[in-house]
Amino acid sequence: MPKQKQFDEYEALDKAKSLFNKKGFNGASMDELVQATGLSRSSIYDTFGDKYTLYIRCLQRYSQQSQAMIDSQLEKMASPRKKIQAFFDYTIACKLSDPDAMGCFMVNATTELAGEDTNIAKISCTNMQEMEQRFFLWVKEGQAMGEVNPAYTPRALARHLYNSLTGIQVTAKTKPDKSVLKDIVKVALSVLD
Amino acid sequence: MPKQKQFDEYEALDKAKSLFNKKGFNGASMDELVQATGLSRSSIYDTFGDKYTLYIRCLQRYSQQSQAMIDSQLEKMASPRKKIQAFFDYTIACKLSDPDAMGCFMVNATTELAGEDTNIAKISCTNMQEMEQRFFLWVKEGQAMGEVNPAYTPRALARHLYNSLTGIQVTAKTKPDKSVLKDIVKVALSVLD
DNA sequence: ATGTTAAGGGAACAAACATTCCAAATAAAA
DNA sequence: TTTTATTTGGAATGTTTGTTCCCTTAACAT
Repeated sequence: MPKQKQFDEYEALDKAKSLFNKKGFNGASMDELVQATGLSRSSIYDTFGDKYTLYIRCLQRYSQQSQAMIDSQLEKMASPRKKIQAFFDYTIACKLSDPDAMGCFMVNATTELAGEDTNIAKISCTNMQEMEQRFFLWVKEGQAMGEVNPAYTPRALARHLYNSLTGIQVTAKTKPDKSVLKDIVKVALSVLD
Repeated sequence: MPKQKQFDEYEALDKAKSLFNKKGFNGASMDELVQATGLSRSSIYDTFGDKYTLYIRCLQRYSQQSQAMIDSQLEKMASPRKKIQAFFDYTIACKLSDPDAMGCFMVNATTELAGEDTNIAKISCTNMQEMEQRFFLWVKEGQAMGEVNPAYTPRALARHLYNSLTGIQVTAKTKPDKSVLKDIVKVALSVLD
């Protein structure tokens, strides 16, 4: 029987993801990916096909991980309004504690490639819809409970929240400053009250 | 006396800027830049130094042009509140009419390079401060005139507006949909009322 | 006209790139 | 232990990359 794989595919994927996140698709070379993952060239090509396929898999993994992280972080929060608040607070805490300022991989992928690559555009769009749906449900619940302002539709509010979140991913890279990000969250979420 | 330049430096800069905007710094090759500008390699290197310097000059030009465009588009607007509204309306109109979905060059540059390159990070930060300052003045004026809600400081509102604008640049690339962008602007600017 | 100076086109370069290939190493089954 | 299947490391490949160099061409001052 064959020799077993000597490495964990998902561990390698996470390391590649980190490099792609930091340098972008075009900015990261296979040499660097070999170094970052600790694998050999042949192992990478055998396991993931080519650079592009590896990138796609990293991006999909990032999307899944992010959403899983959200759920695990917020499941104990009872109130939808508090969930939204906690989510934004958690996001800016992450951005401020990240010394590499890699930014959001999904945002980076979108700005770098979505205009030229249909697959990336599709992943980006799906990710947006999933995030918007989360916000939509929280807002709808919150409005039903009377803790969220009913002046706007859940859809419109969800879109605004998603957009503010996306903005924060870029703004945090431009100026990773606590008071700036806190101001943004405070005002952006004030539409809920 | 020497032969005169046979091309307009700023015209070439605009063409290079467009390519960099579409493909990014790492995604655009010198071959493509030669083709896009219509110049020869030697003319590009003679005039702009190297690829990196050319990119920086494109980015600075983009920043200047954007701000000049804002001023010229909005100078006739009397009310600060209407200026802000018109500015966002103008922005989403631009995004929707752009078939290439190139996105905002400053945002693209920031997400691609600001984490690794100090010069780009500095330009991005300066651009943010300039934009924030515009919003700040409009909000302050608007509050003084009683047409903008005084519940939040001009600084906090300006930061939120800048952040929403940045978000729109990315969201428009993910989903260039009129109703989505209109929802975002409607809710994001509602904090002014 | 003519001399001077720089622009322009394109060939040439070395380095970096993604990818392929092969021989050696290795773990499990026989 | 031997066989078998597969991973693995590194050399090799052909392309693309950014950059330089040279020679021709052309404009201006004299």
